[in-house]
Amino acid sequence: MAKNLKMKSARVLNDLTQEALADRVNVTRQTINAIEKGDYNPTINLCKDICRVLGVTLNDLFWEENDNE
Amino acid sequence: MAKNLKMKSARVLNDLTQEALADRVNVTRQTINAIEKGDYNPTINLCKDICRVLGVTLNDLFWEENDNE
DNA sequence: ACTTTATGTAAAATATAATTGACTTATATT
DNA sequence: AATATAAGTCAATTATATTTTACATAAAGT
Repeated sequence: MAKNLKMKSARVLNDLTQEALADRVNVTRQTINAIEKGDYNPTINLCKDICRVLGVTLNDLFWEENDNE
Repeated sequence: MAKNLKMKSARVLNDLTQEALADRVNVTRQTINAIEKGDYNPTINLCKDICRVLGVTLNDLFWEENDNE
């Protein structure tokens, strides 16, 4: 799995640290770090929570048109 | 959590039974049933697999503009 | 140099997604 | 009425997402 740079970019754009984002969506900093690192398969509800906090949609952060996994 | 009627609708439109869809994304029929029923929190990779098989995007099936959980 | 803040990473424990096996109901077909 | 297919549900187990605790590194500020 590839890094989620779109998520990192959206987080930085919102001026949030990994820890601050983690607090907002009620997970640990390590979970956010792992998701951005890309070697994780988070639940859809967590993805949705993250998107809402960052003001984007699921497609913006987690959908790739050409995705071979 | 509410039923995922959009997913059920997209599945029917593709002429797939719960079991057929389950086979295509390598999970059990019960998992598909539970997701459609709504009392589940599937992983993002499974959601993406389902979307690809049904020819839709994450936003189409799993994103609601006004979602209070 | 020292401290602080943000990030990266890892091993062990806990919570929960997903499986397995089984039973039920509904609908359609013969 | 009897059979077959699809769907709904449940209890117990297994796989894995997430937590907890901990240590390491880099950059920035004092």
